[in-house]
Amino acid sequence: MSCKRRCGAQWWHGKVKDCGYRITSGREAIIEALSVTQDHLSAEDVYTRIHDKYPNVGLTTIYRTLDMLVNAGLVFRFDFGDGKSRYELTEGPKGAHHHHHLVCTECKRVIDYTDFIDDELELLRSTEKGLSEKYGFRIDNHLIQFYGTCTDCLAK
Amino acid sequence: MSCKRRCGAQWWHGKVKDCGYRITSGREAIIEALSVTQDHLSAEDVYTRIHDKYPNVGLTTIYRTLDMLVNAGLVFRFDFGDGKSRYELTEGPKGAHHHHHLVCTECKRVIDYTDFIDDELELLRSTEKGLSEKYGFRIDNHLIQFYGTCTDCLAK
DNA sequence: TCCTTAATGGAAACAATTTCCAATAATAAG
DNA sequence: CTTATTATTGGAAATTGTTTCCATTAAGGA
Repeated sequence: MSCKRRCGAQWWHGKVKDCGYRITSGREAIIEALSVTQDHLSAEDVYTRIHDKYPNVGLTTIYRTLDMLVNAGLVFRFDFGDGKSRYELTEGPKGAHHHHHLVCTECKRVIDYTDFIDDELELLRSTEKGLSEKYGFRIDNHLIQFYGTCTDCLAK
Repeated sequence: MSCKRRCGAQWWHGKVKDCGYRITSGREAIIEALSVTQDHLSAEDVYTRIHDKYPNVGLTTIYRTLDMLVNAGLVFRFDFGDGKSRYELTEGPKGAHHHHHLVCTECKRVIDYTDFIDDELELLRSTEKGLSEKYGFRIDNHLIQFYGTCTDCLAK
């Protein structure tokens, strides 16, 4: 039985197919895990979260799939300085929910913020345009993070 | 003979001492390596560059020292997605030379740009203020990177 | 339903970084 | 200057996130 039969069509199937990738139940599971959380999951986090329901999806597949999803533009990879990559969907079933990050350098806690995002995005757009013209880059993405110490760590 | 005698006082000695760290010739060498280049050095790059002149500085010391310098605020650690950390002085002997990065996701080439930096910094300052008030963070730093494909990789 | 080929899991390899520990050297104290 | 204290050190070994290998499985077009 094909995976499509089993799972039903999903919002992301088109994008994955357009890039020439197949739809599999492992990929289903991984995207599902990313879409039901606000957390910033590492590859191993994903593994842990799907392992009960999909015990036959190995860690290797998770790494491979996350790479693939980053390539396909469905997932963004972040580095918050704790030695492992963290992944987030670039958009959910309901569309984009754009945010940037505030990272505590003590406890590595990450806060997603959307405040001021409109001003930021506007500036980014114009900067992007200027940069791509000047340097001949095709710009697909940006990263903004603020680093500091969170309330809890300041209290210590 | 103390290191200070051997090396003479340097612009960064105060900061390092204020944090309770000692001045050693290894640290001298590492900061020297970072300050004479525009490149984004990895720990191993630093090792390679100082090894002729300081054959007795080991890779372990480099990792430790870079960590220490990041803590002391003299060095910033970057991740450009090639699997190793890269380091830059936050300021040189002549003071800050603030820039942001344009990263090619194909070849991992990194361009430092300073265009539009004033507008960016102004927006960042006000965002920083807003965020630190709202979330109770003390913000010490920020990161802005643009990702895309460079001219050379586009040509292929 | 069959066929081609992408996708898979698990073990092993890999690479960046960290840990351990005895030896060394920077600085404070005398 | 000399001595005592203690941070720093190099190198080997351990660790850990990630990738590679390869024989097996399964997706999806025909």
